[in-house]
Amino acid sequence: MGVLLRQSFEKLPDSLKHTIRNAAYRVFTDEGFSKASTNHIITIAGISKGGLFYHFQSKEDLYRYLIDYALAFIEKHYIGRLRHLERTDFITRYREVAAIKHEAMQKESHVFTFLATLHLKRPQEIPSEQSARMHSLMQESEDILTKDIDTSMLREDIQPGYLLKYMNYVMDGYKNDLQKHYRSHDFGEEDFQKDFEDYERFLQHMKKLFYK
Amino acid sequence: MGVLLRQSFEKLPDSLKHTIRNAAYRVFTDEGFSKASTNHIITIAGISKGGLFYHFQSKEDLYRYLIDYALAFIEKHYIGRLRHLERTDFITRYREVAAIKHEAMQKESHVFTFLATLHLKRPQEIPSEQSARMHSLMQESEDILTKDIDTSMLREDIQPGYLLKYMNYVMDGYKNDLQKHYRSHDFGEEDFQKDFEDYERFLQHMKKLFYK
DNA sequence: CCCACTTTCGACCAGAGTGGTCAGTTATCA
DNA sequence: TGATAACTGACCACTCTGGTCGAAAGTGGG
Repeated sequence: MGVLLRQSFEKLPDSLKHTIRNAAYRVFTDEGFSKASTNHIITIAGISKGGLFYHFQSKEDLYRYLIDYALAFIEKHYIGRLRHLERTDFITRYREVAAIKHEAMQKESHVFTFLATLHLKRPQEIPSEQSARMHSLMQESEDILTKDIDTSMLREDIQPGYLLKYMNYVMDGYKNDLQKHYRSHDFGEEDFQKDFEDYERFLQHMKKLFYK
Repeated sequence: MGVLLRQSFEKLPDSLKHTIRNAAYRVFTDEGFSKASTNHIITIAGISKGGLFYHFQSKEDLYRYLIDYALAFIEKHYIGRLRHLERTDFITRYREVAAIKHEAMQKESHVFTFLATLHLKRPQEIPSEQSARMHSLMQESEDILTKDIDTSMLREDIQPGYLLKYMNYVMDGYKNDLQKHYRSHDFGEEDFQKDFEDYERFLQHMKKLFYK
């Protein structure tokens, strides 16, 4: 038995697999492993109790599958693509990374939130083999913003290592504010133009602050 | 009845009230209102089931009390003190705010994490009267870093409003990195010297980047 | 059309855990 | 000492849990 069950799951149509995974990701993300309810998952996914346990032998088996899938997905559609980026300046790099992440999140946004909360969990809730793999991927995704960056146009009165850190802080802060804004404010079409202008001005500011 | 019960709670020794509140804060913060277990709370607090319900008429009554207490505490020991700050430059202001927050968190750190998670919750879990009060306090605490700031020494090629935002991003980023560092790394005595030097250098960098 | 096989369903189970009660014990202090 | 306040934990009815299983429905080859 065991893994054999998951083979039946793999045979499902992609859209159904997607639905079930997303339901499970949502519940596990919100409640954590132990408090997450399989009943809750199946109602969100719109399948039956028996259906779920036909494909997965237990709640834990499902959980492990989700971690595996998330890591594989991130590896393939996010981290893997980051490895091929060419040497460039920080702002361009940040923008490229954001674009790749955006693309990946279009496909499976729940994977990212799931891994993000998993990353903060006490280790008890994460099988140890997967934990190591996860942390190394997380590490790699952080390094991408400091490694192989062209620093030749940065101002020279502060060491480039610090400058990159500070730029990263500012861009993250800007990004977070933007997300907060989008979450609260239901945006109309005409806002895009304004947002785009904002962003252009922001990049000009960054150059004034950090470039020669 | 009702509020009368809370009077018996107020008569308890401060240390016991503190213990009970902290236990409850922890559980409600981790699990949210509906999934939080009173059994869990009493085991952490080290009191009996009957004891809890002698002082609070229900789980919801306890929850409302905690929100009230948190808001009153923040009002008195944090926001209230921020109102008396004198006009100064951003870096000094940020440092003053951090110091006041630090003092308040020494007294009741769980209050801050509780309110922070409460702030992100869907409104269903927050009684509406308290919700408004909470959001206005949160707003006020954000405003303190932009209002009545002396901007005369800022560089002049970027409008001060933007500069303040960017400085805020950088300082928050620095603070977060520091917290992450302290959480992972068990620090010895001699690290303090190094950390202090780091911080001084960081402030120099801030002045180079944002001041004239 | 049948048949063998895979997939799906949901009623059902024993057990755990829930918020809350209350008769009884202990602490307090006049 | 006695009256009252403070506290205890066994107990309650109830909900929800992860998981099972016999039956029904789908599927595709012959």
